[in-house]
Amino acid sequence: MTDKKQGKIRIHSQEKILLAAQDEFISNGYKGATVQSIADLAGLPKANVLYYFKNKENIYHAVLERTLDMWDQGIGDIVYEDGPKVAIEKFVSAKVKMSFNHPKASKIYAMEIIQGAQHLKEFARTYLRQWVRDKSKIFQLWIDEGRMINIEPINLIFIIWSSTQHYADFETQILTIMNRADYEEDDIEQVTQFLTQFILRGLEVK
Amino acid sequence: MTDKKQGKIRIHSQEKILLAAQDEFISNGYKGATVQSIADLAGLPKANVLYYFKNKENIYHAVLERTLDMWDQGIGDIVYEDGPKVAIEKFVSAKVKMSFNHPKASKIYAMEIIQGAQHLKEFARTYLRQWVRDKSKIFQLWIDEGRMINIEPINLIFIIWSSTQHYADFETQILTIMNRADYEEDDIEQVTQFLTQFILRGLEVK
DNA sequence: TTTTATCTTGTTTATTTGGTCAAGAAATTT
DNA sequence: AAATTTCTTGACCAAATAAACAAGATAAAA
Repeated sequence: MTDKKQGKIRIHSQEKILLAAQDEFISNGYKGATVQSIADLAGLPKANVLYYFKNKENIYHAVLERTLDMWDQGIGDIVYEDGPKVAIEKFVSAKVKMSFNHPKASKIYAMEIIQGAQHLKEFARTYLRQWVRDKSKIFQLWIDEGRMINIEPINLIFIIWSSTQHYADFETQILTIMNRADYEEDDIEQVTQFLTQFILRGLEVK
Repeated sequence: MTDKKQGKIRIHSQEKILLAAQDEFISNGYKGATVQSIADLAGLPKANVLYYFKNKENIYHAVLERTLDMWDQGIGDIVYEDGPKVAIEKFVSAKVKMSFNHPKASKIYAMEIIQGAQHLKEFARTYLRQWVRDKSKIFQLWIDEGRMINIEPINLIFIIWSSTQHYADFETQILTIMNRADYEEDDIEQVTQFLTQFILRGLEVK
């Protein structure tokens, strides 16, 4: 945005708008979302929403930016010193927490990718690609040291991403199948346990 | 649709429309999709598209129906007689093939779920829930017989769904990260190998 | 050939939508 | 308190859109 001074009201309104926009973009996609609908969800007149963000694309960019920030923080890190067991425990645990606590961020991200990543090709091409490279190297080291079985590190990364994010993106389906209305506190722990155990078993050197 | 006689032209046009619609719905979501755009992609006048399908929702329903049919066929089946090893080999293999050969179907489905499954709540509530129940029972039998480790069958189902579908839904991201333009024939085999091996290791009774 | 059913398409209509504008209210600064 | 900036909002507009319509072309059936 800009260097305008940011009063309390401004921040509060912007916050309301971004939260509303997130819901609207998830429900209807970028093109299907309407500024009017975002305004209604935020409880503000449309003209006021456009005062803060000027146009629909700006709103979307702001929502995406937040999403990527979240990806970035919540990700936990994979460091060589931890060794494969602890590193994967930490990583899976962080990703599962993310999925259960911020499913909307995950959904926005997933929709972007499915629709062709028009708005964040750059993020994938630079940041993400480098991240995968770095972590693959660490996994490869552990493999060379005989501390985990010999697999393509990238396959491991994908299976962790997919299996953890699934609980956010497919929330609706999972809850329907399990005939439940919402996730519960316990679920985070249960899923984390299962996934870490399962993945670690798959990596064990016999 | 109806009991009108279906000539060659009719079927051919319908086919073109549905393929175009699939692309349009993936790119822009249900609400963002326009009949005009579908018509353009199909190379037909808009009025002609509406002659065949009457309105946008009908087009979408037809696309979804095809998607579910595909889910249904391509799924391979899990039968008790196969035992865990063969059953999971078959199932994972079928799902991976699906993901690589029909990524668009997977994407449409994923978007529907992410957006709240408005149009296929019924499918999930009935068909899918029953499917999960049936297969869970089979897994539980194998567990009781000591042929695989003791886990919640539903967790296993979710990890297989997510890890296989990932290659379809996140195609764009995966290709970008790997700096490639398209998947190749080999990839299907490679991914199938990895996932079956990995999952079977995770299930092994030591 | 005649008749009927199917298909094609340009035109029109009513509604929705993104975005602007102007006029004023509220807060902040001088 | 005066001046200035920030915020709020109803009214407005041009473009896009879903859908209906009408009139004709083509193919199929009689």
